[in-house]
Amino acid sequence: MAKAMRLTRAGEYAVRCMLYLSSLGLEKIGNRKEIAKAMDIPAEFLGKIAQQLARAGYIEIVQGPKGGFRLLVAPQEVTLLGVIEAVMGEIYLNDCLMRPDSCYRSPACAVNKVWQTAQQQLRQTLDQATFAGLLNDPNCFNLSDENQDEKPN
Amino acid sequence: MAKAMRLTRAGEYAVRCMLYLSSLGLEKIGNRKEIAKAMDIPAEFLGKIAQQLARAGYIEIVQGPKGGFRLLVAPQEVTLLGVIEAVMGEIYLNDCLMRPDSCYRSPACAVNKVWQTAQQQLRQTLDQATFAGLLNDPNCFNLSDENQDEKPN
DNA sequence: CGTATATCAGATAAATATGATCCTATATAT
DNA sequence: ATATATAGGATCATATTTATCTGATATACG
Repeated sequence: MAKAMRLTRAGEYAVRCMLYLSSLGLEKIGNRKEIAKAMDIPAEFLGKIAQQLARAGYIEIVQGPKGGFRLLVAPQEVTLLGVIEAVMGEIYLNDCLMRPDSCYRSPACAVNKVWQTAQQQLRQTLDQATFAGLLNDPNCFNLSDENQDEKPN
Repeated sequence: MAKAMRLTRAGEYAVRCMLYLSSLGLEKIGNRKEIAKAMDIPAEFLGKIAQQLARAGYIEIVQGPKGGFRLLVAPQEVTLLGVIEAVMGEIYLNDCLMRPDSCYRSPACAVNKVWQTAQQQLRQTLDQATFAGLLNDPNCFNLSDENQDEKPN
């Protein structure tokens, strides 16, 4: 019991990756292993996640030597909701919100209405958090803390 | 992709079961198969769910002929949140909220704070919905619609 | 009492979803 | 040309959720 209704690892990793790229700005390319190491993401898995972020238009993927990922959208324009849904698909808190006919009661159901409200609130809250805003908090993205001395590669 | 962050079937069934029992009031016993049929819940699975609702103190389970489940708490006192968490455990929208040390950034992380807000909102919304309130909506619990003529047992 | 009914509680099985990795192909810097 | 670095499809591994099976227990009723 008890791991449902939670952000997936993929979602979490996508956010971390975007945090990193946001800190680099629109110019610099971050390479996969560097990002994986800095943000504690399995490097291979990050590849997959990057593909989804690229499909959603958030980043560009550059192949070859000096390749990696580059941010395409200004951090002010990127929200937690967008990134998470790019990786997980649109958030639906309940089946009956995703497929209203999955329950014959849905359209007029009071429970359904509660979920509608809850879901709308959640998406709104996540949509109000931009990556520019998140980076503003000096405590959020302290790469230096863990990675500087851990292994000075 | 895309079934995460959603209420589990178990959670949904628990809500349905409690809706049914709430409509019966504190006196009447609802038997398992009757509830399962009326509310579209796999009868065996409902057994398991009832056990969890019983452990949480919401219902009493009566064995033997004429056995079944009886509501122990007035519908005004029962909330969606309570029922759902009785079955799924406390809701945590992100790993870092459940185990803050799962991410070294957690305590001071701006992302973490957004999730905190989101989670608190969600739980509050679900906590404000009592079963008495849900039953007040005449459209929510129309047993009659589907089950009256389907099989007049 | 004894019997049939109805759920218990633990265990197990089946289905699904998520997380991670492997391998060949492709693109690009030098 | 060659070495580097990611793409993309396939596959493997794990975790979680859903469902079911089984022997035990409780109770209504004749």
